[in-house]
Amino acid sequence: MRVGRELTIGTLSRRSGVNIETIRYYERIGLLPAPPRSQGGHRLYSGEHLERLVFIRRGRELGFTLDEIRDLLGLMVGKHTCGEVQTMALAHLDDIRAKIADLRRMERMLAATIARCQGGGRSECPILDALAGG
Amino acid sequence: MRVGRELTIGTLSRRSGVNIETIRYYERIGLLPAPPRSQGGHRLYSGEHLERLVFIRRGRELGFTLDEIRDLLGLMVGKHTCGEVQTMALAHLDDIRAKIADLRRMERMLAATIARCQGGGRSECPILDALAGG
DNA sequence: CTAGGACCTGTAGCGGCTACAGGTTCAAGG
DNA sequence: CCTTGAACCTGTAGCCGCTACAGGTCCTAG
Repeated sequence: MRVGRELTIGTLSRRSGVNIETIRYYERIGLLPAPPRSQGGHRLYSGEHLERLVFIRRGRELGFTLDEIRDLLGLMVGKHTCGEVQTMALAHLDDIRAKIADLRRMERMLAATIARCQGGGRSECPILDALAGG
Repeated sequence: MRVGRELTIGTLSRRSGVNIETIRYYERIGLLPAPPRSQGGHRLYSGEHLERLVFIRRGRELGFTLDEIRDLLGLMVGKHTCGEVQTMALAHLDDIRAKIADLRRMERMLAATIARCQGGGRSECPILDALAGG
C-alpha cells in the first residue's frame, strides 16, 4: 500500500467506516463499481470509490434501503431534479415515522403489562396471562 | 373439517391470525409442536395449539423475537418465577426504547436535511450534498 | 364420480450483511 | 533473496422471520 492515491480494501474500510466484507458485498450487488486490480488481483480503489461508499454509509445511517440509495446515487449522476430527491426523502421520512409509531405502541402495551406485574405480588404472572389469555 | 374439536391448518390460521406457511414454519423450527395427522396426512390441531399460537402471535406483536417467545413459553410450562418473566420483559422494553431512540435520531436528521431543501430553490440539492459531502 | 379447493413436502428467495474455509499476494525484516 | 505473517482473494453458507413457489395428494360437496 506504498503510496499513490490508490487504496487497498482495508484502507478503504477504515476510512469509510464500512466493513471489508460489506464492501465486497456492495460490489457483488452492483452498488459500488468494481475497481481495477493489482497484478496479484487485489482491489485498488480511488477517492471516488471512497466518496461513493461514504454516501452509501450515510444513507444507511438515515435508514434508506440499498435500493433507495441506488436510486439516490442515480440521481446524483444524471441531472437530478431536486424535487425527485425530496419526494423520495419525504416518503422515507413517512416510513420512519410509521415505524416509530409501531414501536411506541409496543412500548406502551409492554410497559402497561409490566406495570400490572409490579402491582400485585401473586403467583400468577400477568405478563404471561396477557400473552396467553385475553 | 366436519366437526369434532380438531382444526385443520386453514381453520387454525383463520382463528389465530397466523398465516398457514408461518404455522408450518413454526412447527419446523420447533416452536409449535407437531400435531397428529389425519389418515391422509393433514395436520389436525387442538385447542391447545390454538392457544399456543395466539401466544406466539401476541409475543410477536410486542416485538419479542421467536427465541424470546420460546423462553417465555418455557416459563409458562414449568413453575415460572414471575421475576424471570419480568426481567425478560424489561430487557425487551429497553431494546424497544433503544430502537425508538435510533429512529428518532434518523427522523430528526432527515427532517432537518429536507427542510434545508425547502428553504432555497437552487439547482444543487442539499439532501444529496448532505449524503455526499460533510 | 368429478371438480376444485385445501392440504402436503421441499426448496429457494427476500434484505443486509457476517462468517467461515482454504487459498494467494504483498511488504517488511533478517 | 527468503521468510514470515498480515492482508487479501473467491465462494459458500448462515442469520431472522417469514413468503412464495412447484408439483404433487387429499378431502368433500354436488
